[in-house]
Amino acid sequence: MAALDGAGYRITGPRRALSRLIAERRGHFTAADLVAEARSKQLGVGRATVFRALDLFEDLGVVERLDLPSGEHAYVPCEPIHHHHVICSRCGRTEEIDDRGIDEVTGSIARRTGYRIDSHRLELFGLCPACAAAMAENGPA
Amino acid sequence: MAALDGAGYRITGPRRALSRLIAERRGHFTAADLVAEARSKQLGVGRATVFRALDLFEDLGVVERLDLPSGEHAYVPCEPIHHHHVICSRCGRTEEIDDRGIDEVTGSIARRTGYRIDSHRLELFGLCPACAAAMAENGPA
DNA sequence: GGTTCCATTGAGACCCAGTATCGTTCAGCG
DNA sequence: CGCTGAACGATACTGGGTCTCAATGGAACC
Repeated sequence: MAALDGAGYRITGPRRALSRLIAERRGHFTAADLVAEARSKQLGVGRATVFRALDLFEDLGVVERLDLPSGEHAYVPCEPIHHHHVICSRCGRTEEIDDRGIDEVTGSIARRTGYRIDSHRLELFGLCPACAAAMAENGPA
Repeated sequence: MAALDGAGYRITGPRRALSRLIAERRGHFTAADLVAEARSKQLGVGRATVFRALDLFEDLGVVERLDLPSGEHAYVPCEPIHHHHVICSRCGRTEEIDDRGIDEVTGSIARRTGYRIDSHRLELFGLCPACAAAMAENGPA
C-alpha cells in the first residue's frame, strides 16, 4: 500500500482488496486462488485485474513469484529485498532466507565459467518442522 | 538413445528424430521450438509426441527443465546427474555447474530454519564470456 | 465541492502451452 | 511371420495468462 503510493501508483479499491487478501494468506498461493477468493467474497474484482495487480506487486517486490517443482506458478508475500525461500512441499508454508553464503558460491561459479552472473534464483523444497513431525508421527509412508 | 534402451523404452522413429534435434541445439529451447522445427523439417512428429518425448527425456535425466525469468519453460540437454545451470540471458547458452559449495549452504539453512530440505533448484542468469565481450564492444547500451 | 484527465478497471474474447482421448501403427519378441 | 501393447498423430479440450475496449473513478487542481 505505502509501496504503491511511494512509486506513484494509484491506490484503488481492487488493489486495496487484493493486498488485504494477500496479507492474510499463510503460505504461497496461485493467481487462481485469488480469483476464486475474490469471486466468492463478492469483491467485484475481475480476473484481469488480479493478474495485473500481481504483476504490479511483483515489480514492487512485495510479492515474489515461485516456480513449484510441479511447474505451477505461485506467489509469496515477502520483503522487498533480495532473498530466497524455503518452501514446505506438504503445507506450502514458506520461510525467507538471506543470501548468506550464496554470494561466495556464485562468485566461484563466475570465476570457473567466465560468465558474468547478473542474477540468480534459489529455491529450496522440503518439510517445515511441523510437517516433518506430523510425518514422523503418522509413519513415514 | 542408449538411455532409452537401457530403461526399457522403445526406440521409435519420432524419439530418434527428436533426440537428434535436441543434440544439435546449442543452448536452451522450448517445446514450441521443437514442434516448429519438426514441422518445418517435415519429420512427421506430432505436437503431443514432442511433449511426451520431453517428459520422457526429463525422466531419464538427459534433458532438464528450466524456468526462465520471463516465466517461460525451456529445456536444456545435459548430463543425468544432479547439477545446476548458468544461463546466458543474451544467447541462451548454458553451462553445467556442479553442486560444490551449495550443500554447505543448504545445510546451514536447514539448521537455521528447522526445515528438512529435500531438494533445491539453483539457476544463475548472466552473460557468457562471448556475449559479455560483444556487449563491451558495442557499448554497454 | 466540482471538474477534468488519464490510469485503472471489468467483461469477455482471445492465445498458447500442455493434457486427454481415441483409433491406428509399429517395435520388439517369440 | 504374426502378436501385442507401447507409442503414435490428429484433434478436442483445459486452464493460465493476455488483449481490447468502453466505462469508471482516483488524484490533482480549481
